[in-house]
Amino acid sequence: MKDYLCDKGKKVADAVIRRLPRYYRQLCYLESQNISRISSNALGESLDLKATQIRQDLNSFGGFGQQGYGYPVSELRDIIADILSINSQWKMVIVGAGNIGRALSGYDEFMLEGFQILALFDNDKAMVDKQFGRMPVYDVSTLADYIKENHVDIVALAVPSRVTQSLADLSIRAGANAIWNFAPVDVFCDDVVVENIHLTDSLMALSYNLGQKLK
Amino acid sequence: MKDYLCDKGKKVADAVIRRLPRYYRQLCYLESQNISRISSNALGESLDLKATQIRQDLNSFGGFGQQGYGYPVSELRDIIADILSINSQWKMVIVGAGNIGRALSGYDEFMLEGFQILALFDNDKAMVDKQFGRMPVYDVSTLADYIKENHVDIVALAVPSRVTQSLADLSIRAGANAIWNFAPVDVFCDDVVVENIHLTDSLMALSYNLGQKLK
DNA sequence: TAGATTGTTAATCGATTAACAATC
DNA sequence: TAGATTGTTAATCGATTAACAATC
Repeated sequence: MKDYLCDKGKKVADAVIRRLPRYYRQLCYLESQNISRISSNALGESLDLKATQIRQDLNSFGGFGQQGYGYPVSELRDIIADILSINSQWKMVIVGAGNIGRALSGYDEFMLEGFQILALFDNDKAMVDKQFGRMPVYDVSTLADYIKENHVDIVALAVPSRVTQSLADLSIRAGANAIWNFAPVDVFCDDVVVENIHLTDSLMALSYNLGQKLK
Repeated sequence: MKDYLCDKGKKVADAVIRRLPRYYRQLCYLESQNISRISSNALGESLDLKATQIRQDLNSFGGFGQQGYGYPVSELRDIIADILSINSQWKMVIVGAGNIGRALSGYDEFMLEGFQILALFDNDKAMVDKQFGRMPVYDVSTLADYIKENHVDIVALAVPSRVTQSLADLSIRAGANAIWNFAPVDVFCDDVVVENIHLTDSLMALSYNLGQKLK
């Protein structure tokens, strides 16, 4: 993969990274509408962002636009995909075959974006060896070996809070490089990527804003 | 409900609000361990935050601590719950009885926190009038009337991207005050609370960080 | 060329952190 | 009282926005 931001070397702010998927989505949409170029101004309008922020964001990786013309849609889409590493075919397993785990396993869309879900794991013997869609469910006691043997990159944890940290530790010792956590706890691991989906936190923020609105 | 931040009147920064659920979680945990007081320093250590940030955050709502002593755990927990309005028994419906929608409907934990899920809605006739757990599934054509009649506060949208905006609009016209969106699109609505769970965006940020780590 | 729009520097704004006086 | 820890002001840091020269 080409390395954007070759020379500057400065770490890009998280706030910037969080906006890239939105740019990516909008560029996919524009592409589907056969629009081949877009100005930072027009893009900003559709995303409710300042044009200058978009230019600033993109320029932390390189100059992808052209003065007087704007940005080439398909090209920029590909560049952002590359920056986000979403063409990498990351390998993922899901731990916890409860509601959330099964929902994730059925979420085929992920596969389109370069995420390959290999299997589910659970500690419930009644669940083990079942299939969800094309997805096998294995015993969680075999998780570490599976991660090692299959070079799993990402472990999605959709398990009760009290076992989340220990399963994260186990996964990392087995060689996983990222944890996608769905339990309402903070996971602490060194030198590993941790990304949280905190549904209850999100609902609480919503609740706060609702309270403010109706006050 | 008592009104914290009575006089100052300044809008509290979103970044602060997003930390409150973490404080809340940790305080619940401390309470379960029968710890009755905590200093900003100790709390900061367990959450990997600076003590001064916690004090600053809390002081945007009022002075809940005591010099030389710290903060009373149970009391502070209750205060934060109050600030977040999570004792309000908000009424919620879920639109879309697919993987995500069904997962949410089974997520009882929400109810403990003051969220009452009333029903699911779907446009698939085969789905309508089924039950998931204790949760009925209704035809989506009856959604607007249901929202009106039952004074639904929150509409969780777990439907395909292309119908998300129109269902949000419909829900708001019917009287809903908040949208909890699970589709990978930006929802635009005026004067309404919108909270997004963008699973793919989250995975993309994870992917970016993974790419950086393995580079 | 003239018009449009980028890339980039400088200014502003907001959020985090440090410092310390107040006080339990 | 002495020690601890808050509440709050001031300093720092980082992110957003404005401005404009460069250039397609």
